Amino acid sequence: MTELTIGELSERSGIATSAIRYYEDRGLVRSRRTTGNQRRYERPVLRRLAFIRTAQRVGLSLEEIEDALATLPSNRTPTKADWSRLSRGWRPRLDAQIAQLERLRDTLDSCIGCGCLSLKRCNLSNPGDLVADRGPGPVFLEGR
Amino acid sequence: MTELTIGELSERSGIATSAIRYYEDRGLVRSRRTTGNQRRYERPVLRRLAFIRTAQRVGLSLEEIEDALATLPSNRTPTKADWSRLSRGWRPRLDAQIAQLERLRDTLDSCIGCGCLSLKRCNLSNPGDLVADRGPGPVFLEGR
DNA sequence: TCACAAGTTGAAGTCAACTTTAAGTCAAGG
DNA sequence: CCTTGACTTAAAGTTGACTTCAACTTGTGA
Repeated sequence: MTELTIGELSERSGIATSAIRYYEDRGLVRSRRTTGNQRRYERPVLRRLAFIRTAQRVGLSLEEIEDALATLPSNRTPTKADWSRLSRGWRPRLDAQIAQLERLRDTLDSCIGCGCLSLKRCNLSNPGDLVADRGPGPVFLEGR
Repeated sequence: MTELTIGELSERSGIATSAIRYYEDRGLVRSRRTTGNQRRYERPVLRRLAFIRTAQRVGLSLEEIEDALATLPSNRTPTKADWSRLSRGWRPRLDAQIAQLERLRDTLDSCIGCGCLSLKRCNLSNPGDLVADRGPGPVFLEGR
């Protein structure tokens, strides 16, 4: 019972077997194979999956997660300090996301009154819609 | 100059012509055609596009935006009050998003110390990882 | 031993929201 | 009139993170 089949790992992590295989194809997790070519996972893989899932919730792509995991020591099982180091970097990212949403909310608050939906019109009472001087991309209510 | 070509509309809204055509295919905006089969847009379409872009930033899908736009009066150009009514509903949604991120951040804060990445282990000092009793889906650090 | 759940593979499908491409047609300034 | 940039279409491609499929092989409880 020290090793887990992909089904057991799936049940314990809440991640579909197809997703686990996909992660393995991408090199995010590893397994050994039985003589019959089935995957067997060591228990630390559970924590690795937890890391992946949580990182995704923070908004990281699998590619970024891959990079982060690559900085873990390869000669030993990662310690709590290792995981802690990695997840510490998420804090500013979360803060930034929150700040951006708050900006949007506040701008919206001041815009809803007039229903104009346009920062420039709102703030400058700009007659005639003179927008889009600055490059491509969304123009209205932009964060920066 | 009272009507806009798709290129002018694109420049003024900051939305690519291909995206505008796509919106039109989906029924989000409308145009009349010249004798030569080119699109011509009335100016209120600009506000409609602003609405779409902003709604997207709030996290609505085009389908939801479609539904919202469908509640606008069809017999007249929407007023500021109309737009105001629609965007008012975004506030709770934004608040919920912000709250969720804040929960994640705070949970993370208390978890980073131990590097365990698992709510259940953290809070209950649960020996052996007894997780995933509850259905499918992500289990770690889940908001609710 | 043998049925059958659980595992294996590569390839193709899915979803959303577009973008790109190809092969044209239209409009406007010189 | 003619060039050239802007426009037209349908269809296919893109991205990320998977899921589904088909056809097959393993592992296990009765």
